[in-house]
Amino acid sequence: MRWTKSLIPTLKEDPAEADAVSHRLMVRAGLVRQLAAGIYVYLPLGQRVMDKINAIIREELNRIGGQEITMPVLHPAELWQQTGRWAAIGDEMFRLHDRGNREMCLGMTHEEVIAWLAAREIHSYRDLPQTWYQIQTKLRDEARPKSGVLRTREFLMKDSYTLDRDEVGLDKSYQLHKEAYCRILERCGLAFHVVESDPGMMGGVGAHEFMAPSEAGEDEIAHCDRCGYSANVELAGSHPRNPTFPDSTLEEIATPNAGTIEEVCALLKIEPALTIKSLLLVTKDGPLLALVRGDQHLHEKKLSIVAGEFRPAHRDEILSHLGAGPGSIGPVGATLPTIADESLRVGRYVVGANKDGFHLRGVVPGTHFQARWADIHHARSGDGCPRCEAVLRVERVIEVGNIFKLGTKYSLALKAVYLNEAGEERPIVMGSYGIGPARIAAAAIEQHHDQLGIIWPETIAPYQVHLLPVNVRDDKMVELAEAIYTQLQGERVEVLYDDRDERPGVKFKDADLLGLPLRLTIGSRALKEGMVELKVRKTGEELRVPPSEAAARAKALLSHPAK
RNA sequence: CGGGGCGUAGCGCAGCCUGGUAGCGCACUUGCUUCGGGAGCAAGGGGUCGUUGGUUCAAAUCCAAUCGCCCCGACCA
Repeated sequence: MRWTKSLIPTLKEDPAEADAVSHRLMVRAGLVRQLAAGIYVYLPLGQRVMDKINAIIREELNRIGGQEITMPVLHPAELWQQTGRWAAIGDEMFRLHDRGNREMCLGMTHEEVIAWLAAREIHSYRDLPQTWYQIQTKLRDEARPKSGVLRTREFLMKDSYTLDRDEVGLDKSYQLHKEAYCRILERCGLAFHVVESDPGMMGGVGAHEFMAPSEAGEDEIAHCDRCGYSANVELAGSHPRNPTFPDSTLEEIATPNAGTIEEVCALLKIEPALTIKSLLLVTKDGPLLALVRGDQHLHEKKLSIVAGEFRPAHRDEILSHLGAGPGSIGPVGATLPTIADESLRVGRYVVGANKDGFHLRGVVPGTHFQARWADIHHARSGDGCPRCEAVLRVERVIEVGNIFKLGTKYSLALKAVYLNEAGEERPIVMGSYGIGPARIAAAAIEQHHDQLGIIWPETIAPYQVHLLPVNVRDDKMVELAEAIYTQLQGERVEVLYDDRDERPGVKFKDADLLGLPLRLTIGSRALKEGMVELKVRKTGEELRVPPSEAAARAKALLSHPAK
């Protein structure tokens, strides 16, 4: 492609709204433009990247027997009412009415439509298993779109669904998808972890997420390098290192004006790990006391899995339930339901005495108070791995894909059933699998860039070669460039030909910004010796070759030449 | 939905505090020079200062409302 015939609006300066690296570079390199919060236009270069990623996704899904279909974006409300999600999902679903005032919504995902289709078209065990997928626009009225294309209100998603006779079949389909996803992300050049995740409101019996490490990510995972344990922190177990517990016996101590853990520790000259943080919460069943070690943080999601929804108690509620202010409450003598973090099973601690200005020392959980045990603390780097006790690492990640074992939730609701060999009616067992092409693109940029710009993995680069004649007013250079351009195209190498009449500096800066894998420079410097230059964007490696060999050498340097 | 910030030319910004009718850099157009890492000179084009209302002789500037965008948090099927 000739630059002069393309829309590649590069920017010299960072756009003011862009914060994340990938967002800045995608805008500066002319891949995308923002239309409104969380709504983006993909420009030609951005579109090519998406096409590359989608092609890889299609290949890998077809390889495991996936069949591509296209489902509507516009759905009748009844479908979602039948599965209960019409009511369960809140403001995040775009809802509208048609001219006949019928309720409709825009699809956030397509389990309902798949189950509807299956209910009509699948009748016999002979029809199963099936794998159906689409690459389709999804709409979600996100509370807070952010980080460029990482969290948007309208986005492309590859979603696939497996239909099986039973759990055994689902396991097999699930495993195939897991492998396909790994191949997709590897081919796209991403570093990633596969982690256990919370099925959440998808409802289901098992789930994994595919996480690409990046500062721009919204999630955190805990990972063990030794045994490979990997889980979303919402789920991750961890064994915080135990402090050395003092031999103190149970006694009440005055702690005037010391309310926070820090103040109490400063006063008593102890470390926070020797205290218990007591939090009064209010659930739909009433007050609840949650306990974590003083140096740990409560993980609200973990707690809500065992205790349901809750909110922090107000000050007057704390006073009326425990008889003391928030800085002095504790589990000893409290008559409230209590959940204590697993890490508190051993040790002796300082806790609030439920008496303003006093704490208790030498409190032994299980002896001096009773509680229900649960893992409710936030895993941190340095904690012990729950499987092998090696050191866990917590890192920020971008969720690029997820897979769920749905089971029969949707098939039961929408009567997607089949007859087995015995002629008995059985619900179809479903799986659901999503992957976000835009997130893959953004994660690739997050993971592969430098001060100057993007460094595309060859597999998803919008073009492979950046052909750059330094001065297009030099007839000899142009003649050579045109010839090499033709040759490269003949070799089926995707080439962006910067035929603009711009100063060299401008063209070089743009080349670095766009980050195509190979730059082929035609300039007087090398031309004096009858050579042209090839430069590898990733390594900075440079070599000179005769013009006649340029196209062939360029192709050879690309480890993933375009087909 | 809570907290914070910002809306002035295509992009990045100044001007606002202390009202007097808009400016800088880049980009764009034309000409000349220049040509291997974001050129120089000269001449130009482009803005209802987010919107609405109020105060005032006079509002980008002060007041109010409203809309939009960004960041932190909550939420995230």
